[in-house]
Amino acid sequence: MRPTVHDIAAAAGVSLATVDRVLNQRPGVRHVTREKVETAIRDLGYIRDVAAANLAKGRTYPLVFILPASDNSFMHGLNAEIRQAVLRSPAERTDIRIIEVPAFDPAALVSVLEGLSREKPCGIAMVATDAPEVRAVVDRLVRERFPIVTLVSDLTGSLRHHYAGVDNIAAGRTAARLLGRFLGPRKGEIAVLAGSMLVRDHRERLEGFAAVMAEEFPDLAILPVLEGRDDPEVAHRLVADALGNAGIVGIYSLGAGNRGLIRALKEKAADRTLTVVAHELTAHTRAALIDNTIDAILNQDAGHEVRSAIRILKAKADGLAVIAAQERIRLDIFLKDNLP
Amino acid sequence: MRPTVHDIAAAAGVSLATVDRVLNQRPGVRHVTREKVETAIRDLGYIRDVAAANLAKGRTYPLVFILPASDNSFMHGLNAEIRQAVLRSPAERTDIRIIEVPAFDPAALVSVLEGLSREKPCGIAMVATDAPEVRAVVDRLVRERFPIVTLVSDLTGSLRHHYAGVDNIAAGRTAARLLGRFLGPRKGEIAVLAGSMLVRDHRERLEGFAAVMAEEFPDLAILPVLEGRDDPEVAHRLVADALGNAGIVGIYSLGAGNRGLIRALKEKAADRTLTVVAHELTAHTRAALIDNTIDAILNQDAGHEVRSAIRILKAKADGLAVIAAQERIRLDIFLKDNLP
DNA sequence: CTGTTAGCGCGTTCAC
DNA sequence: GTGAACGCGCTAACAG
Repeated sequence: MRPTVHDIAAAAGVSLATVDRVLNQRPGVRHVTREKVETAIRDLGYIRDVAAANLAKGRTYPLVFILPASDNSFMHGLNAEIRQAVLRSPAERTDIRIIEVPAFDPAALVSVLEGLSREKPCGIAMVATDAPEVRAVVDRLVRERFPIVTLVSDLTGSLRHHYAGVDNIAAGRTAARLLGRFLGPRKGEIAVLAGSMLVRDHRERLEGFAAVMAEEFPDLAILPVLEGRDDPEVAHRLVADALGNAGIVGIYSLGAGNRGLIRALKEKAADRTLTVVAHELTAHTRAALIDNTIDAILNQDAGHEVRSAIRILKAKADGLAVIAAQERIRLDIFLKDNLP
Repeated sequence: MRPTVHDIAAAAGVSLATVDRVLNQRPGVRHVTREKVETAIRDLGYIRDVAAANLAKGRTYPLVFILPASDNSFMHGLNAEIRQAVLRSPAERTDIRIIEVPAFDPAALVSVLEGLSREKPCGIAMVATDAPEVRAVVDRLVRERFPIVTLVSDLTGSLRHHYAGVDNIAAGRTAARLLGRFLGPRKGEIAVLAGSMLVRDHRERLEGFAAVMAEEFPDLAILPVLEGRDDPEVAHRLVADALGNAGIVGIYSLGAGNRGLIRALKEKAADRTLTVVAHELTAHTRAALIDNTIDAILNQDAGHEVRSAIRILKAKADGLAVIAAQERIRLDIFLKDNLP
């Protein structure tokens, strides 16, 4: 049987209450007493039973998820995954609230975050907009001991505890190698469709993509980036225009709004053999992969990201460790053969 | 506050003990009383607090993992992941035992399984050897209410509750498409290195591989399979011999023993541009991917498989549901750019 | 500063 | 058949 609070109380010659105070770092214990208890804990190899503690406390974990109010399949999917987590709340003792903020709007994000410091959630998960003001509030909240994880898009250089998302530079590099290898000896131009160069994850994907292209596929030239604002209509127009260029042999779509891309491809390039790599598996991209309009899809598993964020925030709230390998968000590569 | 046993006892006008008898399907309750309690449970939307129940019972989950005693990196890794899980046992209330059996030996596996029915573990995870005798014992154990999941290699047609592993047909198909697309317009022959055609996962990979090759890459011909018995020495010899054939343009290694493959490639094909796809990310395959000896690695995450098996066995033991998406074992595709 | 005591939600003796 | 009472490991009043 593993040791309990009773055992260490007996070993240290104190009462349960004192042991509890030491365990929970509460004040009101003399230095000597505290040390006695701490040695007893170490000697007996005591491990606290978190489940029992939570039962006694009636503890729940109030968590907040902050998402951009973007109207694209990926964000809808992310939202749905969080709502799934809400359904599991009773079993997981979580109490999850979703807050939507205007996309690409640092000021809005900042004001939401500031409001949060009053209502004391025990953890915050946020899709970060990469701006100095945001970094500043996040750092302040972390100093005030709020656990914060960034979701999908990171806030580099901030004090956030963790980033639950894929390595976007690696994603861009991978896209470049797939495109380059699939094209083989063909020479030509590559169009890149992004959402906005103001978002960190898109910038990083482009950076990785351009690096590998330059290093390893000098026969392929990258055209100026098309910014589709993650909007299917805008994307459609931009891609349809670009396809007027007969030298294009491949396309890398590193953001959302792929619905527009796919429509443009079917209208303007049905007779051409373009090689296309896109991000995010949705109903649209899946269908396009199956009918050979798209050649490969890079994906991040939104469900995994949400579950991971929750596990990490809970662990942080309890001061516990996580299984690092379990929290690594993989870059999924889908060809038409390994679709889920 | 969600309802507790007290609430439903009050609602049904009975005592706690009676509620408990109903909840745990124990005898000694009149039909009418049972019904009263059951309606109260449904009306109040009662959900049992598993953590509290486990606390009261002092419950632990005795689990058994049965593995082949194979001396290759993948099995070593799988073993290590289980030992990691053993370290987490106190927190997860598990009590895990690893049993090694001779590889490819149905009789040994059967006798271990039969021994298990005496010691009553609350769940069994096993790397299955695909044989009728094994299927028979597994089915018997399942009927005796032992939760059983297959790990890495499945036992199709048996009553096992779940398979924690990748879809090997999809893996083979994916390998074929990668090889075919990477080779582009090149024509030639493809060598296939397997462990043994007696193991189900290897057969399935080959099946998927051959199917896509035939359908979509008619210019590439598959040579007769080389059976390396997952042994680096044997693999080395076979591949070195095969490379005498100048028509070979690609290699698919669908089993273990890649150390030998890699050595043969460096010795005999340093000057040739072969395209190589292999399975399982290990120290050796990782290095070979980085130095361009291998072009892509297909991988299954052993840590995920082990954690998933544990979650599923625990859930089955408690009669609870799992998050299906979380338990799907992905086929990881690694290029040199997205290595973990 | 420290100890006593009464729960948290559930399972399990025992009597009745 | 049914119920009262106690304990699981831990926390939180409230005394002292």
